[in-house]
Amino acid sequence: MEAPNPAVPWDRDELTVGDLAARSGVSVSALHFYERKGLITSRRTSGNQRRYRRETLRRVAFIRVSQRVGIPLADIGAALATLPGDRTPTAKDWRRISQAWHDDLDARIEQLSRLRDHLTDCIGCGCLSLRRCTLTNPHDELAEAGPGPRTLLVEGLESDGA
Amino acid sequence: MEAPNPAVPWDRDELTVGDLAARSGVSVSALHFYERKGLITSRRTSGNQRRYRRETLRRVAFIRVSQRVGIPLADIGAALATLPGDRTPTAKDWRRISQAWHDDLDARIEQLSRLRDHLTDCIGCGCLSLRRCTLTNPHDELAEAGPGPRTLLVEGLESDGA
DNA sequence: CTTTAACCTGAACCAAAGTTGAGGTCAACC
DNA sequence: GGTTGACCTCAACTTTGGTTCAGGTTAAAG
Repeated sequence: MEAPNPAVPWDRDELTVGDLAARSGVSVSALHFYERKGLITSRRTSGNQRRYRRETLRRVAFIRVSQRVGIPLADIGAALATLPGDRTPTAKDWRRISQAWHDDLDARIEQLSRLRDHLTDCIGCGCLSLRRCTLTNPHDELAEAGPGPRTLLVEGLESDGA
Repeated sequence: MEAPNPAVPWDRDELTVGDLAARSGVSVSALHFYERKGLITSRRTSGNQRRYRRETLRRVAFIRVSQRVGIPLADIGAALATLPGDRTPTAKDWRRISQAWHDDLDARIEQLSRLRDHLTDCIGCGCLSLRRCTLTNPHDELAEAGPGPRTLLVEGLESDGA
Protein backbone atom coordinates (compact mmCIF):
# COMPACT_ATOMS: atom_id res chain seq x y z
CA MET A 1 0.00 0.00 0.00
CA GLU A 2 1.46 3.32 -1.01
CA ALA A 3 0.49 6.72 0.28
CA PRO A 4 -2.06 8.69 -1.80
CA ASN A 5 -0.46 10.90 -4.39
CA PRO A 6 -2.42 14.18 -4.65
CA ALA A 7 -1.04 14.80 -8.13
CA VAL A 8 -3.15 11.95 -9.43
CA PRO A 9 -6.87 12.87 -9.58
CA TRP A 10 -8.15 9.59 -8.18
CA ASP A 11 -5.87 9.84 -5.18
CA ARG A 12 -7.28 13.14 -4.00
CA ASP A 13 -10.07 12.97 -1.49
CA GLU A 14 -12.13 15.60 -3.29
CA LEU A 15 -12.93 15.76 -6.96
CA THR A 16 -13.41 18.75 -9.23
CA VAL A 17 -16.36 18.61 -11.60
CA GLY A 18 -13.93 17.80 -14.38
CA ASP A 19 -12.47 14.88 -12.45
CA LEU A 20 -15.92 13.56 -11.72
CA ALA A 21 -16.93 13.93 -15.35
CA ALA A 22 -13.84 12.10 -16.59
CA ARG A 23 -14.21 9.29 -14.08
CA SER A 24 -17.94 8.83 -14.34
CA GLY A 25 -18.20 9.24 -18.10
CA VAL A 26 -20.91 11.85 -17.55
CA SER A 27 -20.55 15.32 -19.05
CA VAL A 28 -19.90 18.34 -16.89
CA SER A 29 -23.18 19.90 -17.98
CA ALA A 30 -25.04 16.77 -16.94
CA LEU A 31 -23.34 16.85 -13.53
CA HIS A 32 -24.40 20.47 -13.11
CA PHE A 33 -27.87 19.39 -14.10
CA TYR A 34 -27.94 16.55 -11.56
CA GLU A 35 -26.82 18.97 -8.91
CA ARG A 36 -29.57 21.43 -9.77
CA LYS A 37 -32.01 18.56 -9.46
CA GLY A 38 -30.60 17.62 -6.09
CA LEU A 39 -29.26 14.20 -7.08
CA ILE A 40 -25.72 15.08 -6.06
CA THR A 41 -24.26 17.80 -3.87
CA SER A 42 -20.94 19.59 -3.59
CA ARG A 43 -19.16 21.99 -1.34
CA ARG A 44 -17.73 25.15 -2.83
CA THR A 45 -14.16 26.42 -2.62
CA SER A 46 -13.41 30.04 -1.75
CA GLY A 47 -13.36 30.65 -5.49
CA ASN A 48 -16.89 29.18 -5.87
CA GLN A 49 -15.78 26.01 -7.56
CA ARG A 50 -17.41 22.68 -6.86
CA ARG A 51 -15.67 19.97 -4.90
CA TYR A 52 -17.24 16.54 -4.72
CA ARG A 53 -16.68 13.86 -2.14
CA ARG A 54 -15.42 10.55 -3.53
CA GLU A 55 -18.70 9.00 -2.51
CA THR A 56 -20.33 11.06 -5.24
CA LEU A 57 -18.73 8.81 -7.81
CA ARG A 58 -20.85 5.99 -6.50
CA ARG A 59 -23.96 8.13 -6.60
CA VAL A 60 -23.29 8.99 -10.22
CA ALA A 61 -22.70 5.32 -11.02
CA PHE A 62 -26.03 4.56 -9.41
CA ILE A 63 -27.72 7.29 -11.43
CA ARG A 64 -26.35 5.89 -14.68
CA VAL A 65 -27.30 2.34 -13.87
CA SER A 66 -30.78 3.43 -12.87
CA GLN A 67 -31.17 5.29 -16.12
CA ARG A 68 -30.24 2.17 -18.04
CA VAL A 69 -32.95 0.36 -16.14
CA GLY A 70 -35.31 3.04 -17.40
CA ILE A 71 -36.01 4.92 -14.18
CA PRO A 72 -36.70 8.65 -14.59
CA LEU A 73 -34.33 11.04 -12.84
CA ALA A 74 -37.01 12.24 -10.46
CA ASP A 75 -37.48 8.70 -9.14
CA ILE A 76 -33.74 8.18 -8.92
CA GLY A 77 -33.54 11.37 -6.90
CA ALA A 78 -36.27 10.17 -4.58
CA ALA A 79 -34.40 6.92 -4.03
CA LEU A 80 -31.12 8.72 -3.38
CA ALA A 81 -32.89 10.95 -0.89
CA THR A 82 -33.54 7.90 1.29
CA LEU A 83 -29.81 7.32 1.77
CA PRO A 84 -28.49 8.39 5.16
CA GLY A 85 -27.29 11.96 5.20
CA ASP A 86 -25.16 11.62 8.30
CA ARG A 87 -22.79 8.94 7.08
CA THR A 88 -21.35 7.39 3.95
CA PRO A 89 -23.85 4.88 2.54
CA THR A 90 -22.83 1.27 3.05
CA ALA A 91 -23.12 -1.66 0.68
CA LYS A 92 -26.33 -2.51 2.48
CA ASP A 93 -27.78 0.90 1.73
CA TRP A 94 -27.04 0.52 -1.96
CA ARG A 95 -28.44 -2.98 -1.91
CA ARG A 96 -31.68 -1.69 -0.46
CA ILE A 97 -32.28 1.01 -3.03
CA SER A 98 -31.16 -1.21 -5.91
CA GLN A 99 -33.71 -3.83 -4.99
CA ALA A 100 -36.59 -1.64 -6.14
CA TRP A 101 -35.04 -1.30 -9.58
CA HIS A 102 -34.59 -5.03 -9.78
CA ASP A 103 -38.28 -5.60 -9.17
CA ASP A 104 -39.13 -2.88 -11.66
CA LEU A 105 -36.91 -4.51 -14.23
CA ASP A 106 -38.56 -7.87 -13.66
CA ALA A 107 -41.97 -6.34 -14.19
CA ARG A 108 -40.94 -4.58 -17.35
CA ILE A 109 -39.27 -7.60 -18.84
CA GLU A 110 -42.41 -9.58 -18.26
CA GLN A 111 -44.56 -6.88 -19.77
CA LEU A 112 -42.37 -6.71 -22.87
CA SER A 113 -42.38 -10.51 -23.13
CA ARG A 114 -46.15 -10.58 -23.10
CA LEU A 115 -46.18 -7.86 -25.72
CA ARG A 116 -43.80 -9.86 -27.85
CA ASP A 117 -45.94 -12.95 -27.61
CA HIS A 118 -49.00 -11.01 -28.65
CA LEU A 119 -47.03 -9.48 -31.47
CA THR A 120 -46.02 -12.94 -32.59
CA ASP A 121 -49.67 -13.93 -32.78
CA CYS A 122 -50.48 -10.82 -34.71
CA ILE A 123 -47.62 -11.25 -37.11
CA GLY A 124 -48.92 -14.73 -37.63
CA CYS A 125 -52.33 -13.57 -38.70
CA GLY A 126 -51.19 -10.27 -40.15
CA CYS A 127 -54.34 -8.54 -39.07
CA LEU A 128 -53.33 -6.63 -35.95
CA SER A 129 -56.64 -7.69 -34.52
CA LEU A 130 -57.41 -5.83 -31.36
CA ARG A 131 -59.88 -8.31 -30.03
CA ARG A 132 -57.44 -11.16 -30.34
CA CYS A 133 -54.20 -9.41 -29.44
CA THR A 134 -55.17 -6.60 -27.05
CA LEU A 135 -52.07 -5.02 -28.48
CA THR A 136 -53.45 -1.53 -28.72
CA ASN A 137 -54.63 -1.66 -25.16
CA PRO A 138 -51.67 -0.05 -23.42
CA HIS A 139 -52.13 -0.92 -19.77
CA ASP A 140 -54.57 -3.77 -19.94
CA GLU A 141 -57.30 -1.30 -19.14
CA LEU A 142 -59.84 -2.53 -21.63
CA ALA A 143 -61.37 -5.04 -19.29
CA GLU A 144 -62.52 -2.41 -16.85
CA ALA A 145 -63.48 0.19 -19.45
CA GLY A 146 -66.79 -1.30 -20.56
CA PRO A 147 -68.68 -0.01 -23.58
CA GLY A 148 -67.66 3.29 -25.11
CA PRO A 149 -64.88 4.57 -27.36
CA ARG A 150 -62.68 1.65 -26.46
CA THR A 151 -65.28 -0.82 -27.60
CA LEU A 152 -65.90 1.21 -30.69
CA LEU A 153 -62.19 0.95 -31.35
CA VAL A 154 -62.34 -2.80 -31.26
CA GLU A 155 -65.48 -2.99 -33.32
CA GLY A 156 -64.05 -0.55 -35.78
CA LEU A 157 -60.89 -2.47 -36.33
CA GLU A 158 -62.55 -5.80 -36.44
CA SER A 159 -64.85 -4.56 -39.15
CA ASP A 160 -62.00 -3.14 -41.14
CA GLY A 161 -61.78 -6.22 -43.34
CA ALA A 162 -58.55 -8.02 -44.26
CA MET B 1 -74.91 -9.64 -44.71
CA GLU B 2 -76.73 -6.38 -44.54
CA ALA B 3 -76.10 -3.33 -46.67
CA PRO B 4 -73.85 -0.65 -45.15
CA ASN B 5 -75.80 1.95 -43.22
CA PRO B 6 -74.22 5.38 -43.79
CA ALA B 7 -75.83 6.69 -40.61
CA VAL B 8 -73.49 4.48 -38.58
CA PRO B 9 -69.92 5.82 -38.60
CA TRP B 10 -68.23 2.47 -39.12
CA ASP B 11 -70.36 1.73 -42.14
CA ARG B 12 -69.24 4.78 -44.09
CA ASP B 13 -66.32 4.31 -46.39
CA GLU B 14 -64.64 7.50 -45.26
CA LEU B 15 -64.05 8.65 -41.71
CA THR B 16 -63.98 12.14 -40.25
CA VAL B 17 -61.19 12.91 -37.85
CA GLY B 18 -63.66 12.55 -35.01
CA ASP B 19 -64.73 9.10 -36.19
CA LEU B 20 -61.12 8.03 -36.47
CA ALA B 21 -60.36 9.38 -33.01
CA ALA B 22 -63.34 7.59 -31.46
CA ARG B 23 -62.54 4.31 -33.17
CA SER B 24 -58.79 4.33 -32.68
CA GLY B 25 -58.78 5.69 -29.16
CA VAL B 26 -56.31 8.37 -30.25
CA SER B 27 -57.12 12.03 -29.66
CA VAL B 28 -57.94 14.34 -32.54
CA SER B 29 -54.91 16.46 -31.77
CA ALA B 30 -52.68 13.40 -31.94
CA LEU B 31 -54.17 12.45 -35.32
CA HIS B 32 -53.45 15.95 -36.60
CA PHE B 33 -49.96 15.52 -35.26
CA TYR B 34 -49.47 12.17 -37.00
CA GLU B 35 -50.67 13.71 -40.21
CA ARG B 36 -48.23 16.60 -39.92
CA LYS B 37 -45.49 14.00 -39.44
CA GLY B 38 -46.66 12.12 -42.52
CA LEU B 39 -47.69 8.93 -40.72
CA ILE B 40 -51.23 9.14 -42.02
CA THR B 41 -52.83 11.05 -44.87
CA SER B 42 -56.29 12.35 -45.70
CA ARG B 43 -58.15 13.92 -48.54
CA ARG B 44 -59.95 17.21 -47.93
CA THR B 45 -63.60 18.00 -48.55
CA SER B 46 -64.63 21.18 -50.35
CA GLY B 47 -64.93 22.71 -46.88
CA ASN B 48 -61.33 21.74 -46.03
CA GLN B 49 -62.23 18.99 -43.63
CA ARG B 50 -60.25 15.78 -43.42
CA ARG B 51 -61.61 12.49 -44.70
CA TYR B 52 -59.71 9.30 -43.95
CA ARG B 53 -59.89 6.01 -45.76
CA ARG B 54 -60.89 3.03 -43.62
CA GLU B 55 -57.43 1.64 -44.12
CA THR B 56 -56.15 4.49 -41.95
CA LEU B 57 -57.65 2.77 -38.94
CA ARG B 58 -55.20 -0.04 -39.43
CA ARG B 59 -52.32 2.39 -39.79
CA VAL B 60 -53.26 4.06 -36.52
CA ALA B 61 -53.52 0.66 -34.82
CA PHE B 62 -50.05 -0.11 -36.10
CA ILE B 63 -48.75 3.20 -34.80
CA ARG B 64 -50.13 2.52 -31.34
CA VAL B 65 -48.77 -0.98 -31.21
CA SER B 66 -45.38 0.22 -32.36
CA GLN B 67 -45.34 2.87 -29.69
CA ARG B 68 -46.01 0.24 -27.06
CA VAL B 69 -43.04 -1.67 -28.38
CA GLY B 70 -41.04 1.50 -27.80
CA ILE B 71 -40.38 2.55 -31.38
CA PRO B 72 -40.10 6.32 -31.94
CA LEU B 73 -42.64 7.89 -34.28
CA ALA B 74 -39.98 8.73 -36.83
CA ASP B 75 -39.09 5.06 -37.20
CA ILE B 76 -42.74 4.09 -37.35
CA GLY B 77 -43.18 6.62 -40.13
CA ALA B 78 -40.22 5.18 -42.00
CA ALA B 79 -41.73 1.70 -41.73
CA LEU B 80 -45.14 2.92 -42.89
CA ALA B 81 -43.48 4.61 -45.83
CA THR B 82 -42.41 1.19 -47.12
CA LEU B 83 -46.04 0.12 -47.50
CA PRO B 84 -47.30 0.12 -51.10
CA GLY B 85 -48.84 3.42 -52.10
CA ASP B 86 -50.79 2.08 -55.05
CA ARG B 87 -52.94 -0.46 -53.22
CA THR B 88 -54.34 -1.29 -49.82
CA PRO B 89 -51.69 -3.07 -47.76
CA THR B 90 -52.32 -6.77 -47.32
CA ALA B 91 -51.86 -8.96 -44.27
CA LYS B 92 -48.51 -9.89 -45.73
CA ASP B 93 -47.44 -6.26 -45.85
CA TRP B 94 -48.31 -5.77 -42.20
CA ARG B 95 -46.56 -8.99 -41.32
CA ARG B 96 -43.42 -7.78 -43.00
CA ILE B 97 -43.20 -4.46 -41.21
CA SER B 98 -44.21 -5.97 -37.88
CA GLN B 99 -41.37 -8.44 -38.06
CA ALA B 100 -38.80 -5.72 -37.52
CA TRP B 101 -40.48 -4.70 -34.27
CA HIS B 102 -40.54 -8.28 -33.15
CA ASP B 103 -36.80 -8.59 -33.63
CA ASP B 104 -36.30 -5.28 -31.89
CA LEU B 105 -38.39 -6.44 -28.98
CA ASP B 106 -36.38 -9.65 -28.73
CA ALA B 107 -33.17 -7.69 -28.62
CA ARG B 108 -34.42 -5.31 -25.99
CA ILE B 109 -35.80 -8.04 -23.80
CA GLU B 110 -32.48 -9.79 -23.90
CA GLN B 111 -30.62 -6.59 -23.13
CA LEU B 112 -32.85 -5.91 -20.13
CA SER B 113 -32.46 -9.50 -18.96
CA ARG B 114 -28.72 -9.19 -19.03
CA LEU B 115 -28.99 -5.92 -17.18
CA ARG B 116 -31.17 -7.56 -14.57
CA ASP B 117 -28.71 -10.39 -14.08
CA HIS B 118 -25.87 -7.94 -13.64
CA LEU B 119 -27.99 -5.95 -11.25
CA THR B 120 -28.64 -9.12 -9.26
CA ASP B 121 -24.90 -9.63 -8.92
CA CYS B 122 -24.42 -6.06 -7.88
CA ILE B 123 -27.21 -6.15 -5.37
CA GLY B 124 -25.53 -9.22 -3.99
CA CYS B 125 -22.25 -7.47 -3.43
CA GLY B 126 -23.73 -4.06 -2.88
CA CYS B 127 -20.80 -2.35 -4.49
CA LEU B 128 -22.04 -1.45 -7.94
CA SER B 129 -18.67 -2.55 -9.20
CA LEU B 130 -18.15 -1.49 -12.74
CA ARG B 131 -15.43 -3.94 -13.52
CA ARG B 132 -17.55 -6.86 -12.42
CA CYS B 133 -20.96 -5.71 -13.61
CA THR B 134 -20.31 -3.49 -16.64
CA LEU B 135 -23.54 -1.92 -15.52
CA THR B 136 -22.61 1.63 -16.29
CA ASN B 137 -21.47 0.70 -19.75
CA PRO B 138 -24.62 1.47 -21.73
CA HIS B 139 -24.10 -0.27 -25.04
CA ASP B 140 -21.35 -2.73 -24.22
CA GLU B 141 -18.89 -0.33 -25.74
CA LEU B 142 -16.21 -0.69 -23.13
CA ALA B 143 -14.49 -3.58 -24.83
CA GLU B 144 -13.68 -1.59 -27.93
CA ALA B 145 -12.96 1.67 -26.16
CA GLY B 146 -9.50 0.86 -24.84
CA PRO B 147 -7.74 3.14 -22.39
CA GLY B 148 -9.13 6.58 -21.76
CA PRO B 149 -11.96 8.11 -19.78
CA ARG B 150 -13.85 4.86 -19.79
CA THR B 151 -10.96 3.04 -18.19
CA LEU B 152 -10.52 5.90 -15.79
CA LEU B 153 -14.15 5.46 -14.87
CA VAL B 154 -13.60 1.84 -13.99
CA GLU B 155 -10.39 2.54 -12.08
CA GLY B 156 -12.04 5.40 -10.33
CA LEU B 157 -14.98 3.41 -9.12
CA GLU B 158 -12.98 0.38 -8.22
CA SER B 159 -10.77 2.55 -6.03
CA ASP B 160 -13.75 4.11 -4.35
CA GLY B 161 -13.59 1.76 -1.41
CA ALA B 162 -16.60 0.07 0.15
C1' DC C 1 -82.54 29.90 -41.06
C1' DT C 2 -80.52 29.50 -36.86
C1' DT C 3 -78.06 27.09 -33.62
C1' DT C 4 -74.73 23.96 -32.19
C1' DA C 5 -71.31 20.49 -32.56
C1' DA C 6 -67.47 19.40 -35.05
C1' DC C 7 -63.96 21.03 -37.71
C1' DC C 8 -59.88 24.22 -39.30
C1' DT C 9 -55.07 26.68 -38.50
C1' DG C 10 -51.39 28.42 -35.96
C1' DA C 11 -49.05 29.43 -31.89
C1' DA C 12 -47.91 28.55 -27.39
C1' DC C 13 -47.03 25.35 -23.87
C1' DC C 14 -45.65 20.81 -21.24
C1' DA C 15 -42.20 17.24 -19.45
C1' DA C 16 -37.56 14.99 -19.56
C1' DA C 17 -32.82 15.22 -19.84
C1' DG C 18 -29.88 17.52 -20.96
C1' DT C 19 -26.60 20.77 -24.48
C1' DT C 20 -24.85 25.13 -26.11
C1' DG C 21 -23.41 29.71 -25.83
C1' DA C 22 -22.29 34.21 -23.81
C1' DG C 23 -19.83 36.60 -20.72
C1' DG C 24 -16.94 36.41 -16.88
C1' DT C 25 -13.66 34.23 -13.05
C1' DC C 26 -10.12 31.02 -11.15
C1' DA C 27 -5.99 28.53 -10.88
C1' DA C 28 -1.90 26.42 -12.32
C1' DC C 29 2.25 26.44 -15.17
C1' DC C 30 6.32 28.83 -17.17
C1' DG D 1 2.67 38.02 -14.10
C1' DG D 2 0.68 36.47 -18.12
C1' DT D 3 -1.38 32.91 -20.78
C1' DT D 4 -4.26 28.97 -20.92
C1' DG D 5 -7.45 25.68 -19.58
C1' DA D 6 -10.92 24.70 -16.33
C1' DC D 7 -14.43 26.65 -13.96
C1' DC D 8 -18.74 29.78 -12.90
C1' DT D 9 -23.90 31.42 -13.95
C1' DC D 10 -27.82 32.20 -16.59
C1' DA D 11 -30.57 31.85 -20.49
C1' DA D 12 -31.87 29.84 -24.55
C1' DC D 13 -32.22 25.90 -27.39
C1' DT D 14 -32.95 20.70 -28.58
C1' DT D 15 -35.94 16.42 -29.20
C1' DT D 16 -40.18 13.61 -28.65
C1' DG D 17 -44.96 13.33 -28.49
C1' DG D 18 -48.10 15.48 -28.00
C1' DT D 19 -52.04 19.16 -25.50
C1' DT D 20 -54.33 23.54 -25.10
C1' DC D 21 -56.02 27.80 -26.63
C1' DA D 22 -57.67 31.49 -29.64
C1' DG D 23 -60.07 32.80 -33.39
C1' DG D 24 -62.59 31.46 -37.26
C1' DT D 25 -65.35 28.01 -40.59
C1' DT D 26 -68.39 24.07 -41.78
C1' DA D 27 -72.09 21.03 -41.54
C1' DA D 28 -75.93 18.89 -39.81
C1' DA D 29 -80.17 19.08 -37.01
C1' DG D 30 -84.36 21.33 -35.82
